[in-house]
Amino acid sequence: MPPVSFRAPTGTRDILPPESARVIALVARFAELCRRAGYGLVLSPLFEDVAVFRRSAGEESEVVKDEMYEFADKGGRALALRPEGTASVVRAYVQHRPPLPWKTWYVTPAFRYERPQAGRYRQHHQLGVEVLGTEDPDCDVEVIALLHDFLRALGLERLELKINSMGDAVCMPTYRAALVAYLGQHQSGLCPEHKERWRRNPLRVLDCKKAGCQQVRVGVPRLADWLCEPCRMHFARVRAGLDAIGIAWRIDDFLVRGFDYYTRTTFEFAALALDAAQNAVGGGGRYDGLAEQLGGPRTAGIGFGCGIERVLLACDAEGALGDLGGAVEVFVVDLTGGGAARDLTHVLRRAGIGAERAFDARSMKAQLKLADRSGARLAAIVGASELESATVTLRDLRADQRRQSVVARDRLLDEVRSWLAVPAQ
RNA sequence: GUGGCCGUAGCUCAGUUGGUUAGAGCGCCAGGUUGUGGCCCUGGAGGUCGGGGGUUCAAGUCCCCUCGGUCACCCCA
Repeated sequence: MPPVSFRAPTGTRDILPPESARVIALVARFAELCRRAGYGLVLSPLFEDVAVFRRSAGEESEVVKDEMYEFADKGGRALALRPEGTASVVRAYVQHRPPLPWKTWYVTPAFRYERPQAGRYRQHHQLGVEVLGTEDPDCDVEVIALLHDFLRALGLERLELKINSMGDAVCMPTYRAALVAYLGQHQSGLCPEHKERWRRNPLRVLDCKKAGCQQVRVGVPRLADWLCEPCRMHFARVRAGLDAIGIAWRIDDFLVRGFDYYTRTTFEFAALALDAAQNAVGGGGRYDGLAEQLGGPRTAGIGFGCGIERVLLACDAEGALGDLGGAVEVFVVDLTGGGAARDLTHVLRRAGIGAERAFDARSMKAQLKLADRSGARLAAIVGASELESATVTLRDLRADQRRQSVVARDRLLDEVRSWLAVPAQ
């Protein structure tokens, strides 16, 4: 075979050590926050009947129109890789009908066929929560707070929370009609793309950045003025709740998120430290009609998705989530062929102490070099004399001056523990 | 899908108006120290110059195509 060099497909990437350790740390923190708040993990298939995503995100959404990884399996079923997390969880809710409220979290890859750029991948990773079965505004507050506290717990500080309300099945259609009427009067001013599209997807015009649409937007009807009384009350209680627990927010009238299922509360956290175009690290909202759309009973719901890659970029920009300290405690240096390293690393690891070694019977110099780079605090050296006298030379690799002593091999665990108890000097 | 910029060693990059055998730093391996890492010194391994075609006596260098990367539009995490 000729030498063909393969690469990860366009828009995907490998996450290798040590970066992967940050992913573990981040997911672990999220899991802990979810546990504290009473959320349980949902693992669902990475692919679904393509209709699950079509019906939830909406036929007119960009994601469904031309970003889905669709395929037919050998049985001819029309499937798609998940482009976002919510649809699968709601489908699982409809299928299993758990007791309400159902508070869940997930971590998953998500796939969208887009042109990659800074902070945007064809496969990226999201963690998030979904709560089914309550429209209590305190639940909106709880969900937003969970995302907020998660980002803060990682050390991110330069965050902005944008919120909005999309109304419900009563007031949204009324607003939409008013918006269409307005856009109809001003269609000549719209940007070229929205001149075509404004009738089918009028809300998109609201967050269009092109000059034409921006100008048309100046006198546009505002959703806030069209909310029905229950929606206005709901939104007011969400804001009051955020105030009560000290989470700052800013209303963004034009926060129109990309999936059609949103009702009432929508929100998004922007990482201000990111100067890249893609600075939304997490966002979500309420979707009180979605379960019904997927064939279930009418059930309120709310959730968010949070992009792991973007959160990591934001952490880099703010110098957060560094120094994860994944190093082992002891590096066993074996000059007798490797048997002692095999035995001692096993003893140490069984006792809960991280232990590394070199393979292939390298020279002492090479082994100590590896020991140094491994970040281990101690080297445990076994040469011919130690082997003969059943001892080990323990050496402090962090001490500026050479500090080492010979200890009995059967006292190794005690000695290692007492050395580790004293900080390096 | 559209546009800008960029492809030379594992990584970051030099490489003159086209001109012998393509270099450096870092990293890796070995030695200097026959049992002591970090600092230093010496040596070594490692390259289809992204790929293909063309111009030329001669192409890493010029032209065309293509693939890939990157950033932006769009959209979103």
